[in-house]
Amino acid sequence: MTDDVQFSQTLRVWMDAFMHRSMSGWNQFAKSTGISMQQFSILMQMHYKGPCGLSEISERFDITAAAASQLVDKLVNAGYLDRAEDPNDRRAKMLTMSPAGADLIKRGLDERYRWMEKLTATLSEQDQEKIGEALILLTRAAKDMPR
Amino acid sequence: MTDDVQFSQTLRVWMDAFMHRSMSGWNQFAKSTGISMQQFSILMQMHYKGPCGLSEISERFDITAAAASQLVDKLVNAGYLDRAEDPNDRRAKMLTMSPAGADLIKRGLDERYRWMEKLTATLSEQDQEKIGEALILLTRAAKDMPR
DNA sequence: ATATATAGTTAAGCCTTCTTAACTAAACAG
DNA sequence: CTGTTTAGTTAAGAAGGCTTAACTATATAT
Repeated sequence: MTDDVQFSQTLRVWMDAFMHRSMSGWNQFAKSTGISMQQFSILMQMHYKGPCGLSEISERFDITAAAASQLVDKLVNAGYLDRAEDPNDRRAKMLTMSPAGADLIKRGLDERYRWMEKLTATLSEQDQEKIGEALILLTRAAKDMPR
Repeated sequence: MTDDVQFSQTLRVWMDAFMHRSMSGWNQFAKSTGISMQQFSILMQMHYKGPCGLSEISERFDITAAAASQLVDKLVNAGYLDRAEDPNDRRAKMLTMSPAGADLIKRGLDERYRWMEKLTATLSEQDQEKIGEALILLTRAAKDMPR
């Protein structure tokens, strides 16, 4: 039992450290692109989940359809999203990331990954192996988790 | 070299998975409290770095002193921060978290930690030990990193 | 003592986000 | 065919966050 607690504690410390660092870089990047954080979140979400309709946006971010429509509108106008009619349902729109949008996200992710690579460089071969194995376990466990 | 790349890749996958999950819970919590994300960030930052003056806020978030003053004002009015005169420099203010603010942050962190504990429960004793060691290495490396 | 720099506040104005409400158009159910 | 539900848009208005500019008060340098 006490082992469980200790492990949780380790998870927390690590999570705090990483989240904190990652987040600030995140905000900075979003700011540097001129895009708002909300708009950036929509692009990120599209990056991970692929094309979707407007209704998905409003559901996932828990905002009204009107709000989603307006946000998407800005992203379309900025050239980061493409908005087309869904051929299966002509009421619906099919939102997809434009090349410019994909590029923006890629740059954001690269920036986020950069410090991880620096971190990697400070670790010995053995530590990398050890940590690599552990992270694979951890990632798998997280993905399998109900929610 | 190829080992380096593979390790980086593992780091990325894991980072994506965790950030994604953690972030959505984060936004949800901030929303549920009625407080804005920016205001919440200030509280979080105070939680980690302790009391500070207004100027620190404006530096850390890269906003003008005016903006910082207005944000802090809202937090003070909401009862989450205390604003007192700095006895050493009567121009300056000393911002500290109020009990209500500390409680808010605590609840936010607890929420974030909850799924980590669930995740812990799905791991075997051996895996926990393995991952625990790895995370300690990783956290140390991250803390030692120049920036 | 005087001038300048620093810490913070306040007000006006702009932009973003969000909501409600009224609307169009397509899909679907009887 | 008709009525209803679903997908999305548009407009008006509230609220938040940010900036610049003008201001007060304290500290510091000469």
